Amino acid sequence: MSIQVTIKDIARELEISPSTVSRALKDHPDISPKTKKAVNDLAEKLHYQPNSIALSLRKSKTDTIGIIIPEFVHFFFSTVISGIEDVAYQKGYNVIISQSNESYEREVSDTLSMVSHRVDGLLVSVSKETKDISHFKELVERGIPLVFFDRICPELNTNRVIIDDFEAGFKAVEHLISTGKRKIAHLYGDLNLLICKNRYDGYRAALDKYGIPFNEQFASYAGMLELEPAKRLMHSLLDLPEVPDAVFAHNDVVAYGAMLALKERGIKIPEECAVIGFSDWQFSSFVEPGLSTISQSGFEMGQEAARLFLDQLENGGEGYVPQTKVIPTKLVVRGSTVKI
Amino acid sequence: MSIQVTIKDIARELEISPSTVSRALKDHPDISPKTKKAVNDLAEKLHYQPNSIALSLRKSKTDTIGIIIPEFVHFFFSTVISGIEDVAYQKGYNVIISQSNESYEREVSDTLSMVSHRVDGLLVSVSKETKDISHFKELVERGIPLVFFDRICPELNTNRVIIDDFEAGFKAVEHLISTGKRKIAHLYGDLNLLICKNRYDGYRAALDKYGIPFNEQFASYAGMLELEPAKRLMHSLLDLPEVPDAVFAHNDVVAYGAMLALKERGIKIPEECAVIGFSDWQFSSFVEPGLSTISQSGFEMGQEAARLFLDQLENGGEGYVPQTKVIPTKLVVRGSTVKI
DNA sequence: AACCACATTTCAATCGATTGCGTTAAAAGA
DNA sequence: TCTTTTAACGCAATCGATTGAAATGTGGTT
Repeated sequence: MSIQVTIKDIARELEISPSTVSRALKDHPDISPKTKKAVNDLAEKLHYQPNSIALSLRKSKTDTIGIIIPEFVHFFFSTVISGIEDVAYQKGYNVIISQSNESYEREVSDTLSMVSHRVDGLLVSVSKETKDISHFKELVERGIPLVFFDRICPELNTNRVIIDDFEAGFKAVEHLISTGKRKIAHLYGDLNLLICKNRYDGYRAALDKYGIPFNEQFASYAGMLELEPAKRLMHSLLDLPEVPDAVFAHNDVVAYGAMLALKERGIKIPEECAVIGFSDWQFSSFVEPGLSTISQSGFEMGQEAARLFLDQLENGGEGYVPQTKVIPTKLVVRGSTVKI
Repeated sequence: MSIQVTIKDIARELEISPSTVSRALKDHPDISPKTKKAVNDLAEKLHYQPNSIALSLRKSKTDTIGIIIPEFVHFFFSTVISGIEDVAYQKGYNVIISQSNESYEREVSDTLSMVSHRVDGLLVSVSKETKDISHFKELVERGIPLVFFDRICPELNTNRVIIDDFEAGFKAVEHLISTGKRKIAHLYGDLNLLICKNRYDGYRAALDKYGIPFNEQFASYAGMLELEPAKRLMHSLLDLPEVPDAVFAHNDVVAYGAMLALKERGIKIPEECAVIGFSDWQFSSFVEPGLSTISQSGFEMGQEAARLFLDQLENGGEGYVPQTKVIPTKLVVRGSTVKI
């Protein structure tokens, strides 16, 4: 079985006290060079590794960041985690990760489990089911650092890292309008999620700005990450008496679903119907025509979230004022909106 | 600051001893119903959460699985983690994850950090740089459960979950041959990685079986996950006096890079040159023509790895015999090898 | 010889929860 | 009434490492 060498083992072997070993290992001036050398040599020989658990208990600090995301298998979240890990590793922090699977129950139990494991704080992107936020509220009240990224809780005054979904949605639709499109459909996601709601609002605002009347039939719920429902929905839009000449989808998977429907009907992209997505997934530059989209750097978002967390950990306290960082987005124009 | 309620707080408040509180919370028969009720009520009121760190220290068990993968932003590894998490969560385990970024140094420091955090065991997919495996060997010697998945250490007799890369490579190339191709190129990855080497060997074996002489110029190193080098490499293959009529790439990204080169030259896929990849990334069914590939279930691999880990944790000891589980792969035929 | 200074080292408490064993007090039995 | 039983609880050690305070020992000074 896995036997780990402890400070006591070294102490016993050398016939000195554990305190001396501890001090020798951290080069305390009180300890004689001879003892230091003996301790360090033996420690190395036995592959002594300090027990982080014991340290955590004593210091009431685990140097661990808890991350809760809706799903692993999601290119965007993968990049966010990568960004978090990047900063965390440099600062000597570990990350423990859980996925809520978009389930509220799971999100709550994950949160409790992380608190029980005494993570130093949590970085969270909320599940689409979540309406009751008391599990997060409690963290804030207890003073546990909490940073939301991408999918935030607007009700809670915490550190946040977001993108401007409203502006990005606006930008996407404005781009479609700039190419001469006027009958623009929007395939949206769960409006319970602020990010989806904001994209929707951006869509509406862009239509308004350019005096395009909103057509209720052109805006529909398209699911989150599945191709088929999006394709079916697009087909039904194409069955309308008046068909759209452009589509703004709330993410790239849905956008590609729409493209599939268009292809099946032989409708030319972008001439007869343009498509723009959101997030710039890896595949978006691979499909044909290339999918225009809004790119958002998950890596940067992760880095920023980790930095805010560390900031709160160091400076948090009575007068701490949480910040909201906005990661810039970029319109990526490809063949699905502009003939190349 | 984040104040956590402890058993002592409850004890003080109720003017009883911590031991009584502990026993009351776990419904010990020695404790009177009245005391139990008082303790449980107060615990709930104060949102008492047992300190897992203290428990871990006492039990010398953290209920935590350490995972080390080369990269997060890798569809396959995302699915593996998802599979691990699936099993781990059901059994009450947490996962802590680190990415080695394909760096040997980082892999070693990640391993040490996890040991120091006293994870109950490690699930690892080794970095492509790794040649010296003493950091893993030590784990085995210390009896710390270690399961390799996908990218294993053949030198170490541990639990493993793999796919049969040789057979899969063979299958892919045999498929190309079955469509009448004979001049088959192979774009391979780091041959230091067993998975890449096995795919390569499978390629060679398939050629052998069908009496196709091996053309050295047709087999080249194409990098791991970048599009551009793969594209350039394919272009150079197409500059050869005798050009290939099919390509077997060691993963789908490289395969798509090859497709791009073919498209740039107006070479018809699959008629003039067929392409087959490996892994069945999400985008592979999105590109045109659809990319034929070998599908491997990362989710299943993750589940199996977690199960093997739990098995070793429960039954491990003197006579424990590590297993090697092979997750079946499937040939997925799409438009890049067969005209549809 | 008595005393101080100083260098080393050990003691004991601490972090939070658990648990074998001892203790208390009231109830039951003789 | 005195002893025995038992229900209910507290004490103290433990997990591994740290740290302020106390203790030990050595050498030098007067």
